[in-house]
Amino acid sequence: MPRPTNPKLRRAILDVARRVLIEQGYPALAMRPIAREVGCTATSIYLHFDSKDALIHALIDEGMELLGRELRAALAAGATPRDRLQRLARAYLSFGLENPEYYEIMFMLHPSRMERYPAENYRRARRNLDFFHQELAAALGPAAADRDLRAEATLLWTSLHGTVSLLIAGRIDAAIDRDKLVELAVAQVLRSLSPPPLLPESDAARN
Amino acid sequence: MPRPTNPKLRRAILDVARRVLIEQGYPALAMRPIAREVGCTATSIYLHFDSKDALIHALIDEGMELLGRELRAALAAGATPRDRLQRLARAYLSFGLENPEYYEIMFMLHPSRMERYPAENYRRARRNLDFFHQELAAALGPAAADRDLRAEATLLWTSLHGTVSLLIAGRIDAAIDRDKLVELAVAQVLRSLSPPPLLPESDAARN
DNA sequence: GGCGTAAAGTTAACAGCGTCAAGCGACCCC
DNA sequence: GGGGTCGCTTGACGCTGTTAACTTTACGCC
Repeated sequence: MPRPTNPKLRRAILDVARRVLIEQGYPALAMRPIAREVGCTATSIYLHFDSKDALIHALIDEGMELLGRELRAALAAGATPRDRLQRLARAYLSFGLENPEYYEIMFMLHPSRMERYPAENYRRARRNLDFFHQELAAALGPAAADRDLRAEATLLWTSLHGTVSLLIAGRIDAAIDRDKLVELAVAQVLRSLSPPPLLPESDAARN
Repeated sequence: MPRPTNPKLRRAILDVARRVLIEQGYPALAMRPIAREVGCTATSIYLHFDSKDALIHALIDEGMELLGRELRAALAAGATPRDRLQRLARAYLSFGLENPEYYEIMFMLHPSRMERYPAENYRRARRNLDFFHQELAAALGPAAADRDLRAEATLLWTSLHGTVSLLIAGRIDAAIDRDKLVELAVAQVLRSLSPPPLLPESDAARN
């Protein structure tokens, strides 16, 4: 909610907040330290942002746009749908690993922190996902007839997210090579193009 | 660090903490409310746990054991390695979706909260992953010769984690059917059994 | 030029957080 | 029965996000 108020201070707050986030991480993102560095008081921030969450949401929006730019660049560099899909996956993973602080507030924050995130921003953010859907559809062509590509594209995203988030969180066994895992994740995305997904019914039928 | 102190209060604290976590979620997990419900003061908790983190770690350990039990049950019910792998995936997803609060503190907590998590517990917790490795190896047999199954098993885990965590966080488009996504995630695990992973080199070579 | 008004920012406070040092009361042991 | 220790409480510190009330600044207008 951009009030009709001094926009210069708003910018300054956002700039400092971004720097604090990137340099010191999310837990260091507190109102008083930000205010101190901006050169105003903590309560002044509330003249420009409804709450701390609103400030974080502004940072999330920045991150979403940055991600969108990188995905679009990957898309533009690809020759075939299949190539583009591979580049999308790689770009998504790179974005997360190179901007872990952004990635964290964008996708790893506790739900309660996101409850107030405006629905419209949410919808816009999710549009980044459409790239996956779109290229998946293009790559599969008519072979996609009886497949739910929206769900499959979502699965591609959630799988990539799992890899990124656990790597960022430092929860992957140190013996596992990071690059190798990334390559496997990319390969897994391409694997989704192969024939119809294997049906587990023969196993499931066993009950 | 289980001090040689009144173990009854320790139990009571842990029981209340678990209930608060499950009923009110992680953000409600605060020292004073827990103490109030236990019938002691907040500082008393420090006689039994080094810190709030240590208390959370104890809950994480409980969750890890619960997960381990369910994975073992899935393993026992499976007829073939392939069937077991499918059941493992399904059990993992179910555990997360049915115990979102446990899952959150186990795998979705901010890294800084986990820094103090004892290395030994960490190692023990990761053993749950070995089930995936083990069944992947069994299912692939000699075909796995030139594949890094440790990394591949890790990828299966991270992919499942991505799906679980984003579902828990409520970040999946409402138009996507939850069960369908889960089925796709299970199918994706089984897909990792198909021939050698598709090589993206033909695309990558394009640079 | 001085006044009135509205905006912009400050001070002080509230309730809650995790945590720590000191103190109190009951029990055991010599 | 006096000393010591265990189990717990009291009170406090510094931090958090946030609000209400106050002060300062800026600007239009007569």
